[in-house]
Amino acid sequence: MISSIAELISDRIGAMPAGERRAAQTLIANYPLTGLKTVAEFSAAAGVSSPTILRFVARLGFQNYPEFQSALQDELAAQLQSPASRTLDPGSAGGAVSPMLEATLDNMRETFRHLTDKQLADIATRLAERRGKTFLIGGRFTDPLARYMAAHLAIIQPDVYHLAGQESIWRDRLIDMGKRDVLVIFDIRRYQESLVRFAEKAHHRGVQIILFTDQWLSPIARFARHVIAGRTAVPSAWDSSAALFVVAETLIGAVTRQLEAAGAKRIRDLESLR
Amino acid sequence: MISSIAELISDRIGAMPAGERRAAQTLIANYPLTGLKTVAEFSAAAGVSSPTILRFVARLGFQNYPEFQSALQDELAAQLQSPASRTLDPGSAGGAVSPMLEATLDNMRETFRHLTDKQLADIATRLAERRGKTFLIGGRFTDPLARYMAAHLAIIQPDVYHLAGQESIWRDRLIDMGKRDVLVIFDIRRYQESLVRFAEKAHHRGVQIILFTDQWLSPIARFARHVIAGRTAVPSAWDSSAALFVVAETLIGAVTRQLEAAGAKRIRDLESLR
DNA sequence: GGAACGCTGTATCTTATGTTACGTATTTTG
DNA sequence: CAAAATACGTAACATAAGATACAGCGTTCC
Repeated sequence: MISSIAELISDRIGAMPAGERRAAQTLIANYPLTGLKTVAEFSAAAGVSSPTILRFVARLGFQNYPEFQSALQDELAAQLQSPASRTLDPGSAGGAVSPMLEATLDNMRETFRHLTDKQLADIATRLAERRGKTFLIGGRFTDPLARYMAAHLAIIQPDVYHLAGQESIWRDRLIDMGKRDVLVIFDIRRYQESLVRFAEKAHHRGVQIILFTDQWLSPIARFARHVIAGRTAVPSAWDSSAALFVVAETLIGAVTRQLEAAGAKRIRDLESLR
Repeated sequence: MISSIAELISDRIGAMPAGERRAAQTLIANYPLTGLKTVAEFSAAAGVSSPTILRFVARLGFQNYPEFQSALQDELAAQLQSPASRTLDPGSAGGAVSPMLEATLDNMRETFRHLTDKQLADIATRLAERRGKTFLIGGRFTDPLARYMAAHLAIIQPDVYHLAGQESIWRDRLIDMGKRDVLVIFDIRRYQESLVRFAEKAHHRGVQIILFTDQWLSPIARFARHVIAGRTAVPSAWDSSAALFVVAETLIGAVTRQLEAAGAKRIRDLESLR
């Protein structure tokens, strides 16, 4: 079974004429980067002419060069998104637990790899400055995340509201929202139409939207000021929201720290209670 | 110091107009793949027009699109050659993100190290056999976890109830509970007195209790048939429920798999809907 | 040693990609 | 609230990319 293009090449490299073989070797040497460049660059790197490169990719079974490049990109995407599980605890390799845990850990690393301190700090600042109100809402499975975040934020600052219940209920809350307010939305795949509509309306009212979504980006990203894209793929019938959960916790921590640093009276009062 | 294009973007994303910010977010979401595609594909993915993409790369300081792509490719080449640096950029260890993430990942490894496959399988079986009803409840901060689990379990099997609202409300539900039923409780430090009382009463009625708690064990452990102890310590003002969250997801997956294996009609019906 | 075959490169063509100009919409500022 | 500035998209443009035709060369097989 041939899964990668690299395998495909080494499978057929024996049956290639000299020029194409040079192309193949050049590509393998720093795979897959050379293949992502233009035909001209590829040919220059291999020291052959452009048509030879084209004949080479044709021999691999691709209709044209762009198709070949797309295949390479897809492969690269798969590689980048599921980093080789090298953290695997050798002792617990057998059971049904490990794959799930491994995937979840990978998801978190990947999620945070795409997330800079600055991004998080910006969002935290926006949440901490509280010029207006903060609203949180989530989809069918992610609403608990919204609740979790709301439960914490509501303690350290006033005017934090979780939007619950039926659509009509939170739609009516739109009337309270303005450009000084922040709306935190959780929406992962099988994006909810009702949430998208809600986000759009809020956006039109000038509300700043912070979106927690998956890597395929909810349509709400269109309206969002900040987008956090978490990885959700795990070996299960369900998607995993764990990565988003951790981001949420991180943000809660960051907001708390900022408010502490700002010397908010509420925080001092809170500490005396703890 | 700015070394990668991703950093460059998150550094300037704040000073970008909406359209370009969407482009930036789309690129970051699955970095750097979108940037390697054509302008047309990039713009389609971001939901903006081609010129916006070009303005975006111009704002990053590139003369033209090909130059931008070359930079991405160079970066990718460097990354691919030293796979070690892909896990987590050691350079960014100074920020506020890493310690939090590191601690969370450690928590999960620790939590699962003390959790055997058999334990999880037993609990999953208990949840899947559904001789009776399943109730879920949580504390102030952990109630969202109960909701999250309930949202999933309620789909794959009937008679799943999340106990919400005021204490008096769920106390009255005790009357519905018997020895065939299961009660899943989430309770971490600053254990809630009301939850303990509730657990005790349920226990006396013969209800089997599955407890999610922290490593110091809620007093409810006294009455619990199964106890899952997750690590909660992170460098933050708050405890982290992330490890428990992942255990919950793992359990959800395990229960789903067991029901599938048992050929439950509900699951087949569900699959036809997906 | 000659002829046939196949591989390779040059030059040309076509396509679609990146680029730019301009009008409209939106936001910001006084 | 008005006016200026900025941002955005449509459409036309130029260019560079991939594809193709053809001729030269080397190789191989009678």
